[in-house]
Amino acid sequence: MSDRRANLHQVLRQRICLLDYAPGTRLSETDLAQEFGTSRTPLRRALARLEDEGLVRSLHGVGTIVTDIDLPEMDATYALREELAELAGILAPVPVSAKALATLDALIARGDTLRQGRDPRDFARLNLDYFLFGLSLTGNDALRETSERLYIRTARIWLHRLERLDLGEEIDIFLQEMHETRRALMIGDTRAAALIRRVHISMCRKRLLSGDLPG
Amino acid sequence: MSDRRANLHQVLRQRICLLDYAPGTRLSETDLAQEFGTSRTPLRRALARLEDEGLVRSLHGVGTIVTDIDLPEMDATYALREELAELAGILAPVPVSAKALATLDALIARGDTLRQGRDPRDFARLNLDYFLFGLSLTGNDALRETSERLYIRTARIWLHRLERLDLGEEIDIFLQEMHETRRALMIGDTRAAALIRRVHISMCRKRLLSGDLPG
DNA sequence: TCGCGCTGTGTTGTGCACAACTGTTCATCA
DNA sequence: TGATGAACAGTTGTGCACAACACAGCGCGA
Repeated sequence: MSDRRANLHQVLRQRICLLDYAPGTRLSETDLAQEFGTSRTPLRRALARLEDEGLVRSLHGVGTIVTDIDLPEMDATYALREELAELAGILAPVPVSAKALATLDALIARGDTLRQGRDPRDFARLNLDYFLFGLSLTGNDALRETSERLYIRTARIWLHRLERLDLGEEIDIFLQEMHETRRALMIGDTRAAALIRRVHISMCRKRLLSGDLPG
Repeated sequence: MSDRRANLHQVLRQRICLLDYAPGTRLSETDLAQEFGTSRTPLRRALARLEDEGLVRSLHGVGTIVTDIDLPEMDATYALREELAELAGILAPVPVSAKALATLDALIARGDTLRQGRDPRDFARLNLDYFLFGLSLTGNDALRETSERLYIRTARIWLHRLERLDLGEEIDIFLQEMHETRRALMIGDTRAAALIRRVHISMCRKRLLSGDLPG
């Protein structure tokens, strides 16, 4: 795929995941094409991919609409993400490298500065980068691709529900998890790092969704 | 998505998975459009989706080419599929219904007739339908979608490698697994059914890939 | 006043022509 | 003879015009 096209898709996806386009928003192909200085054709290619990812839905004669956040579906996705997180430490775990540790240190540093600014969007970006770092611990491509796909589907609700929680507290919990992960990786225990990640996702799921699920 | 468009995608995907289009085959947008009585535009939409699924790759000025089967990647995908198969019995298992048992019986019947005809393509279709039946045992949508996506990626190599094995023996093994699954479902043990499925995938992986993986 | 259909506006879907690009073939020249 | 490059055929990518469709608003009639 061309770089420009992949970029189009990524930019739109980020806007949806960062809630710049809230669920229910109608995206205009014409307007977006104009904004990106292109025609509708390549833009439609990007929207098509977003539709396959479940982030938008195109209806003939109506519009392209950002999908709603469906709580039961989000819960199911989180349940699966939990399991996949643990698998990252089991399927083809990659030996811990000095470079990986340096990357993690950089992420921790970003987390420290985050405690000052307390910007939810920055938090969301850091969360994504930390997630991608976690995926780098497995050599199983299929697992990486699958996990990322599922993450994209839950990123929105994470940010949306974050506003109901204590942002400072959430950042602290996040920092502690990164430190704990660092300790595990320092002694080369990739499996433990993956389990820490699973614990994190599980508690996130509880904090975000508890009390709002029907049944 | 329109039915016609979804259909286009499904037909092409099936052709690739059944090896009507072998890896390396160059697909002509113009020819395909003509065959389906449409223009290139909707056809390109279908090809785009196939590209996102990893079944084809479009190169500007060159063509749209059916991707090669990459053995290490297939192995990694199988490893993940194993785990997901077991998860189907753990995450939101669905109570066994009489209708589900009837469906399974119909599949077993198809397997019996397969022993006579011994057509690999029919075997492949039965394999897919049995796989989809297995997914119906979980209520977790994300798991279903993910598993199906991964299955699609391994369907080709399964059929390709099947020709090296004893087809009659493979059909017998397959029939035995379905019978075993039936016994598990008769006593309402969805979890056991999922484990049987995992065993099946694991042994399939070994039989198909053993001895050909580098390293 | 209510119901019905028409019409206007805006949206996505399709078809077509052309641009951009690649690989090949063949002629030309050192 | 080998190398080089220019022309060519064939492919995917892009832009644009129009078709197909949904919905809201309005007018008309019972």
